[in-house]
This record gives sequence, structure tokens and C-alpha cells, in this order.
Amino acid sequence: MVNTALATEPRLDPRVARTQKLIRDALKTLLAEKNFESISVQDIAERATVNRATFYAHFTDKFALLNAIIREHVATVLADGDPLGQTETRALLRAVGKNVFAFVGMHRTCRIDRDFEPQLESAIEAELTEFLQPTFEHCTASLVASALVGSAMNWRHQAPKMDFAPAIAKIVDVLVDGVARGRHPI
Amino acid sequence: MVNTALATEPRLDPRVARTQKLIRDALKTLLAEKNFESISVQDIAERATVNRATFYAHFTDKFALLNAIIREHVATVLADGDPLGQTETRALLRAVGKNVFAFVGMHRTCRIDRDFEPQLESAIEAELTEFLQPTFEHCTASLVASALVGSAMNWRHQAPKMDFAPAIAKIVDVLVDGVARGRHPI
DNA sequence: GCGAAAGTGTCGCTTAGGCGACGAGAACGG
DNA sequence: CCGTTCTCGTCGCCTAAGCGACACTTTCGC
Repeated sequence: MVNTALATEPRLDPRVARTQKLIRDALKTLLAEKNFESISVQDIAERATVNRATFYAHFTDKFALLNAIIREHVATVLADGDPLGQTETRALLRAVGKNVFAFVGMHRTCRIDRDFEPQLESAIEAELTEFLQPTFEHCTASLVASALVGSAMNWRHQAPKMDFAPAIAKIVDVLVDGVARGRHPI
Repeated sequence: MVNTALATEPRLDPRVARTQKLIRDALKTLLAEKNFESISVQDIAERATVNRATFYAHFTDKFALLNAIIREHVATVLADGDPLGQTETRALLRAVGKNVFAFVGMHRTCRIDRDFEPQLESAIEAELTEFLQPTFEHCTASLVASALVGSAMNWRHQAPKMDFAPAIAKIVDVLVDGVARGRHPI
């Protein structure tokens, strides 16, 4: 019996793992205290009990770090209820969509917002694409991800208080049956 | 304005501080799960996300670590209510004694017990002696510490359910007359 | 009783992290 | 306007931590 983790991860120095966790946790707690743009790399390094230079050895800047944290969070939310376990395509997409909307919805009150939305969106898209890879071929996964995330962001701005179930149903219908059904009559 | 901490501490590498804290916390959490003697150095190192060799670079063995933790805890309990703030010797000793008995009492249910008592006792004594140093000359501090801790351990075995206030009063009465002469002015 | 398994304490070698300094850009306040 | 201050990103040197192996001792389980 071979450990598959060893195959994918060529071995991670425990110091690296620890340092990265310290840095992630540092930003998380700081975000609970003040907004993102008023947080400096020094703040993060200090809170993480890590040297500033060490920070740069792991993340190019604080945006990259935030991105990593978002993606980490997204990944867990996406897996809720094991949506990929659904055999029927329509049911699978609905389940995935529900998680995407849920994630986008819960970040309405987050301190990050405002001018970070583009990063947020692309982070979700990237993570969702990876999440769908085992089920769809890359090109399709990417398209589905864009569609779902884009719709979710749109819903968030237009009618965040409305139930998102109908919106998801419509999106899934289009994705599964093709765009022809939604075409305006000629 | 000179930072006094810089004078006393010749500079502590943050990695060292972090590692030691990780190791301390590791043993603390492990003690909440199982008893001391069934905890191996490996267990501690693993929980602390620290290499076993690193453990030995900081503590000679697990007993030394436990000792350090005890002393750390003792130090905080001893300072409760700022007993050294008392100007009257009798009141001061009573306040200190109360904290000592409180500490010894709260360790009745601790998983460490049984055959660790000698270490426990000497750790408390050592810490208490240091604690009393600014107020009493070393020799006196040591004597007072031995008396208080020894009495507390005795009380713990003989009549742990009895109120310890009278016992302390008695000890203080015995100590005061001889001890007053060794106390620093003011 | 004995071999296997697990724990201990230590040692050299390798690698990640801390330090201090640097030049550069941005923000501020006189 | 220009100095002051702060943050950024990077570099070379040094040190702490990780690794794997070693020779023991202890503890089991058969």
C-alpha cells in the first residue's frame, strides 16, 4: 500500500508548513480587527511571529496571501455535502451552484469587500475550476466555473435578499440543455 | 529612556521563543488527554510540530519541561492580588501563603500526581524563593518558601478538605518574629 | 526466554528562518 | 517645497530547526 500523498507532495518541510499556517492565521485574525488595506506586511509578519523577509519567501505580497486564504476557504465550502457525489449532471450542478452562492452570500459582510471583488471572483473561479476537474474536462470545468461564479456575483449585487434556488435552476438548465432555449425569437 | 528588558534579556531569538512555546503548549494539551508518564518525548515533539532533536536542544527531558511549565504556572498564581504589595509582614505572608495553598490545592485532581510530587514541591519552592527575593534576603526567602510549601503539601495530604486559613495563620505566627529581622526596609 | 517494537539521547549534515541593511517609493507635515 | 517617516521588496551572513542514523535501554507479546 503506497501513500498517495507522498506521490503528489514531494515532501513538505514541517517548518514551511508551520510558517505558512502562522502567516495565514495572522491575517485571519487581523482581518477581524481592521480592514485589509490598512494591514501592512509588517503587521502580518509581527502577528505571525515571523520575520518580514520570511513572509516574502512564501508569498509575493499580501494580496497573494489573501488569495490563498480565500481559496482555502472556498475549497472547504465547495466540498460541503459532497456535490460531486451526484451521478446526475443536473443534480450535480445544482448542488455545486448552491455552495457557490452560499459562499458568495456569506462574504457580503466581510471586511475585505470594496475593490477586492475582482480578486475574490477570480479566486473562486480558479478554485472551482480545479474542484470540477475530476468530473469535467478542463475546458468545460472552466466554463461552468465562470458561469456559476459570475452569476453568483451578479445575484449578490442585484438581489442578494432573494432566494437563489430559482436562479441556480435556470443557470443549470442553460448549461445542460444549451443556450438555444434562452435565445430570443427571431 | 532605556528598555530594562533589553538589559536583563541579552536578546532571545524569536524562533527559540516560538519553539519553546510550542513545546510547552503541546505538553499542556497532552496532559489534558492522558497522564504524564504515558506521554513520550516523541508525542510532545509531534504535537508541537517540532523535531524530537529540537526538543532535546531546549529541555534535557520531559521532566525538565514539566518543571518549567509548573514554575510558569506557579509564578502567575503567586502574583495573584499582588501579595508583595502588603507593607505589614504578617499580612504579606498570609497573602503569599493563601496563594501557595490555593495552587497546591488546585493540583489535587491533576493528572500529574503520584510520584511526581517531589518535583512538584521543589518546583514550587524554587519559584516561590525567587518570588520572595525582592522582599527578603535570599536565605530568608528560601526558608519561608520551604516552610510554606512544605506545610501546604502536608495540609494537602492530611486534611485537604479543611479550610486552610487557620493553618496559614499559625504558620505565619511562627515565622514572623524570626523572619521580620531579615526583611528589607520598607 | 527471546525477538520485535518502541523510546531515549546524541551527532553531523542540510535547509529554513532571523537579522540588519539597502535603495526606492509613498505619505505626511512643517 | 523638502525633510521626516513609513512601507516595500531584496540581499548576504549567521543561527536554529529538520533529518536520518546511531547505539542503547525499556517494554511487550508470544
